[in-house]
Parts: sequence; C-alpha cells; structure tokens
Amino acid sequence: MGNSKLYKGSLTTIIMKLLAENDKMYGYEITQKVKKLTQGELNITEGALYPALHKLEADGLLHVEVKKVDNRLRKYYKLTEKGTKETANLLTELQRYIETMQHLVNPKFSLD
Amino acid sequence: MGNSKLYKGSLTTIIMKLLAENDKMYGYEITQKVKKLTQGELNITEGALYPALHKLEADGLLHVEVKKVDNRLRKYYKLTEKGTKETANLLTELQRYIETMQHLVNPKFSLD
DNA sequence: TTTTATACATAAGAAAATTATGTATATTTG
DNA sequence: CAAATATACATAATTTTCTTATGTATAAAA
Repeated sequence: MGNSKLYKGSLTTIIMKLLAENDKMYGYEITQKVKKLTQGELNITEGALYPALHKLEADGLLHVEVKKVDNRLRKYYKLTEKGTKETANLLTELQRYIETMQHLVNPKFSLD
Repeated sequence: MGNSKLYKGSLTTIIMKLLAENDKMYGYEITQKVKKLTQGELNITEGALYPALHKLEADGLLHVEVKKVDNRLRKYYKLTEKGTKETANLLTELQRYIETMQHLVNPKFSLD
C-alpha cells in the first residue's frame, strides 16, 4: 500500500468509509478513488484489496452484486446493516488511534 | 498491542520516539511508559517488543548496554546517530499518514 | 500492433503482530 | 510466611496482513 508501514491494518477502515460515503463501489473503482483522494500517496494493490473484500463479505459486513458493464465484469459492494454499524466503530478507533499517537509523539501532551 | 488493528506497524516509531526523548531506556521501562502515556490504551506485549528491539539493534539504529540493577538484568537501549536520523523520518511518515487518513475519512477535504 | 487501462482472482512469501511458554529475582499481600 | 504480583529478559508457534508475482480477459490508446 503506502510507502510507510503505518498503513498496515487500515485497509478495512478505508474501504468501509468509502462505501459509507458512496453507497456502492466495485474493487477497481476503490483503488482509483483512493489514489485520487490521496494524490497518489496510497495505492492499494489488488493482492491486498480483493482478499480484504472477500473477508468483509464472508463476515457479513458487505453485500455483493455482480453486473456486466461494457462486456466486462464488475462486482459492486455495498455495506450491510452490520457493516454500517461496524464502520462507525472503525472510524471511532481511527480517531482514538490518531489521538493516542499524537500524545506519544507530541511531548507537550505528556502526563509525567 | 492496542485494541485496534491500526497499531500494527507503529511499534518501531513509538520506541524510537521515546528513546529520542529519554536518551536511554530498557525494554520493560518502555512498556510501562507507553501504558502510562496512553492511559492504558496501548499495552506493548513482550512478544512484540523484544524482537523489535533486537531488529533495531541489528539494523544499527540502537545501541545496547547491559547493566545489573538490584541483582536483576537490564538492557539499556540508546539511539545511534543513524537511529536519530531514522527517527526523524519515521515521525515525518507518521504525520503524513495521519494527514492522509484524515483526507480519506473527513469528506470536507475531498478533492472531487 | 503493442502497450496501457479496466476488472477480476489467487498463490507464495515476508513482515509484524498475538499467544503461549520459559527462566529468574524482588516485592507485596493475604 | 506463603502465594501472588511485579520486574526483566527471551523465544517458539501461529495468525494476520501485506507484497510480489502470476493468471485470465476485454477495451482503449499509442
């Protein structure tokens, strides 16, 4: 993914948040959207994306709908109700992670 | 580590930053410091910490000095010159990561 | 016509963590 | 005083998550 190891563990959060904003998206579309939104900083690889989508589907967080467009296959993913709830949790966790890291890295927040 | 998957990949950054602030620290001390600074949010496990410290030492980013205190062993770690430079890079990467994730998650920064 | 883009997928391997276990000493608590 | 907890290190087996490589197929651009 990114040029930094820090992106490890954040792929699911990214996918879910994009689907929360865009209702339904297909895999390739997600990679392009992320590339654009991050100005090329984050390029999701297929080897990371597709297994992640399959797992989210298996966990009942995403629902898939196959469509044929221009004689090419597309798998549209959409949040389930469970997925919508889980997205809220993941975004809360992200904010908490960011705050925690700021505390650790910014000494002026130090407790001791 | 944390209750969130997001902490994956950030352990090295945390260790290096603490050593940049505290000159020299030993492993157990790092776990306690992090627990305190994060109010219990982040508990570094020994299975993650020690292999990470050994790798940083092997990479020439940390220097180790063994001391016996109260008849117990302590391994004090300190940043090398190379480690100090690398710490600056890691902190820059962390800030960049946080900004990128804010862009993705906070729609008001959206480009399209 | 060859390369790039679109669109999916999986397999092998690496990296970084979790969980479990092990050794040993010091201190606290019931 | 005995048992539990804290201090302090370590590693091995396994799991998770990613990279890299490879594969199939159609469409568009160079």
